[in-house]
Amino acid sequence: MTDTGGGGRRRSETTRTAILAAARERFAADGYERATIRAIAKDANIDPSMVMRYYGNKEGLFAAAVSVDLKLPDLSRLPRPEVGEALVLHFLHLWEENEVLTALLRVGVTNQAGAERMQGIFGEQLLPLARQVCPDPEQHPTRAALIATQLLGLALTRYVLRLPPAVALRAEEVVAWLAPTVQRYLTAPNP
Amino acid sequence: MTDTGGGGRRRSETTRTAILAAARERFAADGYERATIRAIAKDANIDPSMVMRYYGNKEGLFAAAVSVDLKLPDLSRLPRPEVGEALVLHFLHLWEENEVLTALLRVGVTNQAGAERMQGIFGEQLLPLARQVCPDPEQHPTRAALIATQLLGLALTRYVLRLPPAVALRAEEVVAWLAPTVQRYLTAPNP
DNA sequence: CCGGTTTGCCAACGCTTGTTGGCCAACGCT
DNA sequence: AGCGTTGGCCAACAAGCGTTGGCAAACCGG
Repeated sequence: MTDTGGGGRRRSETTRTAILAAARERFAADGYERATIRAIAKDANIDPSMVMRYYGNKEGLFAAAVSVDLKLPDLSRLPRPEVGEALVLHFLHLWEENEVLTALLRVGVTNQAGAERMQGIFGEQLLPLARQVCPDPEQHPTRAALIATQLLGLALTRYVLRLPPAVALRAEEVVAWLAPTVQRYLTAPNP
Repeated sequence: MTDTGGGGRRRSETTRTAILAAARERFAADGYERATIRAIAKDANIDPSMVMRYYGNKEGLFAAAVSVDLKLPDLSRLPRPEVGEALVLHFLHLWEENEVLTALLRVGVTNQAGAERMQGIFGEQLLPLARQVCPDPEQHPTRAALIATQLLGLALTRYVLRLPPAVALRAEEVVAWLAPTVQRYLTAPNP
């Protein structure tokens, strides 16, 4: 088998990543159905058939293009009352620098596979976070879901639907308003 | 079949509404692109061409199928501290009895026209609500947007993405957790 | 310098989509 | 009864989709 080490890197790696970049952009902008392989290929300046060669089919391309690590911070090192603020701020930055999340949300809404992937990400990555803060293990899924409710709602209105007043909010305002909510979902006693 | 009564109403009214019902269901279940006119017509037991005759094109059908009145209650008659709870409860019922809202959300995420309609509905119908409670007119759009953030986030995770722990929550639990949030977005002083 | 592998494009297939126009049957009025 | 209007279906269209297979060129180890 060819090994990429040594003299010169294979050209294919270049276009492989070009395809992925174009795919992420299109999926984020248009959702699964409207993001056509032809359009993605044109953006990457190659032939549509190359996409198939490298990623098998459209689903494979989506799976390869959208792999998300939320990189959630370690909350146990923070003072208890600041965890809400830290989380909201982290998500805000994450979402603005990474169009993958928008793609995932757009696709998750109309596509079953996308929805399941979203479930996986927010289930598995948000859960340990609740584990760090809330003592009762029984409540972890509930609290993670509540946080997802607020954070995904923010992303939905601000980055996908683009409701004007939600877009107009400055980052500090968002944090000021939402941090107490997330803080409460994470640390408040069961009502 | 059911007689529409009177001196014999034109049969067209029957199929017109049958088409709308089928369209709502399909748009809610599949989103805009995957809800095909052919499938909608089959659900309504008529020919696809009839859909075109009655509604012009697919966009026209969507526009006709999805017209939403949130029927928001008059909050000014309620004791101040109960408005949050009333709102969350109202939305919960609204969403569970009316698949139009799911359709609208699904379509709004991938379709520009859908997004604009969503902007219209939540902008125009949530805004007067803030007007009833919050004194400063300058803050009304912001507060309406914040509420949309939380309520749409709930709908997204619970009814569209169907995140298991969000689905598992009982209505009373949802109200108990989310009411204080909405209450705060509505009535708390600007942070 | 040569033969096999890689990289890429082209052309086409089969299918589904929204959309159109023509034809037929039932109805309602006079 | 006769006639226009309406409700409905059928067949077809053009366009766009994901996907496939074959063929030319570039590359690279020997």
